[in-house]
Amino acid sequence: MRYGKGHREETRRHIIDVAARRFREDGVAAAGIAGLMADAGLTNGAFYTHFTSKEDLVRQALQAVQENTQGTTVQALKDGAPPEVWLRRYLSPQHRDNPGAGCVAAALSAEIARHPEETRDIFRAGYEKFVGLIAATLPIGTPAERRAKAQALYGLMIGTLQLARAVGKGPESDEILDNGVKAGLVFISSVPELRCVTAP
Amino acid sequence: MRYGKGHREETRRHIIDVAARRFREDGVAAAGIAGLMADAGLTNGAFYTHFTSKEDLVRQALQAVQENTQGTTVQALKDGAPPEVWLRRYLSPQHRDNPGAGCVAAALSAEIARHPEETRDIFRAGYEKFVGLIAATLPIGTPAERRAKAQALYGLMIGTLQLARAVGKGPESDEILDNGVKAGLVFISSVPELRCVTAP
DNA sequence: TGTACATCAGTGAACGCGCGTTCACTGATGTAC
DNA sequence: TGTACATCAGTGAACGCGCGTTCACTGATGTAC
Repeated sequence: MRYGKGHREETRRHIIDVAARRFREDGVAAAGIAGLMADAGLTNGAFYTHFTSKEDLVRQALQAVQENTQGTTVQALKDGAPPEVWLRRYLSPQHRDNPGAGCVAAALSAEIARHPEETRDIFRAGYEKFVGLIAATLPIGTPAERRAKAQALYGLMIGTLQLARAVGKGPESDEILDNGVKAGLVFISSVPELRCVTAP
Repeated sequence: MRYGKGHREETRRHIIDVAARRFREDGVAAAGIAGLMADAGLTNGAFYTHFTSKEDLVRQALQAVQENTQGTTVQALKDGAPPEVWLRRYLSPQHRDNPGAGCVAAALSAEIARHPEETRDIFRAGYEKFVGLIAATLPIGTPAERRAKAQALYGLMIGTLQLARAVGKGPESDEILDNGVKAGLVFISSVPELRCVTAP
């Protein structure tokens, strides 16, 4: 059958959407092409009319997720919301329980670290973008200090979310998220010069 | 052939050692049984005289890693070393570049979150143990405050190490590690009550 | 002390299965005449 | 206006491969007599 103008591009985007979700839910390695295509309402053969390889899809999916402002955390950062808001959104039970629509770094950073450099380059670009967004909303410090703080905050965020996910739903997991938020807020408003020497 | 007393147990431990390293280096899914057994100097058939399934090995390997005091960070924590020491060791280029001998949470937490509950239970026990060790070396705060701080610190540690690994070797990666250490030290010596309201 | 048998960790081929990838084919629509 | 052909997104079977798992077999040593 012949399809209307723009149909091809629409299909490509749909496959990428499905893949971006499944990759984050199940991991890249565990999400097979036949399964992804079936989820997208197509058969496996059509895959290679849109992508040159699975790794090509991984890269396009990474890029798409990082370009979109889909995440509520990113939305809050762009709106200039205070740290309480975007930290809470990021370290929320909703985010923990819906990795498929969540942060790609929290879901896939360990796996991406084992992918080829070209793939990691795309991840790095997204990392820089997010760190920049965080740095821009920090209340105190020089640009360099804010950037350094933002890097550490991002680490705190993805690590805390992962621990909460690995521990699973429940009071302890919620506690991990809460403590992450509190720690982030304390750290954001801290002034390095005030730091006292470690106790005896 | 017939083997000496204790040989069987020695072989089992050797397979677990090999698996614990390969799982952390390549991920659980990417480390196949035939490959693991070859690395251990055996053939695939012998695997099932030691383990009931791959998941059984995953659990035994997790447990073994978490019981051992092999890691230099854990050693420092047990020796009561100050935060500067064990934070630096954890967030070091050496740890970043040798995931096979490093923290299992930093290497596998996202993957373990997708494993059966019985496997996650073992991970959780290791998590509790490590949080307890961190809490015990914190200089200030009530036990509850120290535990909360330790949870957030652990999140900061694994998240930062993962970001440094995903970004790859290089100045930017080293910067991420450094900022993680600094953030950890600032947070450790922070007193929540001192926290000022977020700036205008 | 010498022989026959039991033990059992390890071997290596085979099982069905799903993976990423290839390719000859389909068929509805657009275009040419 | 009607017919013949070109286009091309999508189909579905097939490829070799490695996966986790099973199993009949091996063979050096321990034990029984």
